[in-house]
Amino acid sequence: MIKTAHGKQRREDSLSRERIVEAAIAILDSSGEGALTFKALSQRLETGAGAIYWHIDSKDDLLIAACDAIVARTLGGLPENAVPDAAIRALALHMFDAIDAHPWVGATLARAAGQLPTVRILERVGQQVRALGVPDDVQWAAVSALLSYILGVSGQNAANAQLARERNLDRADFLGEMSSVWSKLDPAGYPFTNSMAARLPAHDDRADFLAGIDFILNGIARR
Amino acid sequence: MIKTAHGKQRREDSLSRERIVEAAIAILDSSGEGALTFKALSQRLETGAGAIYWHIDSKDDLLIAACDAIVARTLGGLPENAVPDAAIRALALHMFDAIDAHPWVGATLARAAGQLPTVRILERVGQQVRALGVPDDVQWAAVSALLSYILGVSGQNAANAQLARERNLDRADFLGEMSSVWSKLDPAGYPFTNSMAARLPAHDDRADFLAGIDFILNGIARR
DNA sequence: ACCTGAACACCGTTCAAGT
DNA sequence: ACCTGAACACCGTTCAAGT
Repeated sequence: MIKTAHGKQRREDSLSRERIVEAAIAILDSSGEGALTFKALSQRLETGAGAIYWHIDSKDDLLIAACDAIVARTLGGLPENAVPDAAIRALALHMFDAIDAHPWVGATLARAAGQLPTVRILERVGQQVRALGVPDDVQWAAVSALLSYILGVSGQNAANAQLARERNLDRADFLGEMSSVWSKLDPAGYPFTNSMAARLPAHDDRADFLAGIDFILNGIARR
Repeated sequence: MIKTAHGKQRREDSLSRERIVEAAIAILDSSGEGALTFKALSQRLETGAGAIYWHIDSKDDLLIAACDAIVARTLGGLPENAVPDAAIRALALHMFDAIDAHPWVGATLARAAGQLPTVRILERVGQQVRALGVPDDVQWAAVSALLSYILGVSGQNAANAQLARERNLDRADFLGEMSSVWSKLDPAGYPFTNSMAARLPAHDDRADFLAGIDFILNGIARR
């Protein structure tokens, strides 16, 4: 499986793009985005920083590769032949859960426009939108609306998780703090935000996310 | 207007949070996110790096303040009393255009969950959704769907602009390159992306964005 | 072909010292 | 209260030199 360009078998523990990506994922998952440095990476891989550059182009390249690995796995774990409507919902929920488990994926995805991981999602959504019978001339609009929504929620969740991590708060404490900030906003200028503050800590991100998917699917159907 | 804590008038050209934010916006607009450093900032303001820290907490603080200034201006320029439906579309388009003009705003917004600039948008959207007559129990879902979508598109546009800038390409060249990458993907694995490649360079981001808003608005109405 | 690790050119942030 | 600028503790990336 692991071969050099001239076909020789490598030492079991030699460096490879995959091993680097796996190590990066491990660091990102356990310690967050800020912890992924070439120092931490080369220590974990017991090598020099320069060695890593033989296999990857840059830190951005690595981040996108790590993100892509998670996205590929997530999409791979999807049930194959469902009704298109259900398939889109399942895809969206799988992505939501993956980003919940790996917040850095959300952050990376939100700024990886047109790159491999987003193309994977685009493709899946596109196939299902076609299966839905959406005519040619609105397919792109339908697909990009769904994709933008999914990536938007990804980014927001990642930002929340990142902020919570920085302040060493769990989700409940973090939403509690945000709720208290919102409730202190001037009610004249922020009536809506103000009135929503109390509901913030109890709300179900996942259910809200799915509700948004349903709005879009309904909107596409109604077109 | 500009006073010290003990009420004395400051020199006209003395430092202030606003002057720093304006300088940051100027740098971000003319040279992009990567160009905003404390070195560039203190050179432009003819001061030391440390002086800036008297007025701002951190680079993140500054970035969010700069973003908020643009968002506040953008929302301020909105026509006041339109039909809720039209008001939401106008708000969305104004935001789209602002992010198109200041791509760094898109990037900052996408990771500023719950912070002042996103709350401003949340509030505006919330007020219009209420005016739309959406019942209490779905207001939050409706508002957060619209907000997530707007922020998602923001992030994607910012990412595109950033990538194009890095490679010194204009929009047309950039989309052309992306289109050619997409068209070279394996047609067996990526039939949808493949077939959309040709349409990519000619498509209208702004129209697609608005189509997405309409899907969501239709979906909310149909609920 | 692949790896080493020192060197380079940066960063954001802090802080003793000034006014 | 506000500003200075040197110092600190990092970064990602490169590259001559090794195997």
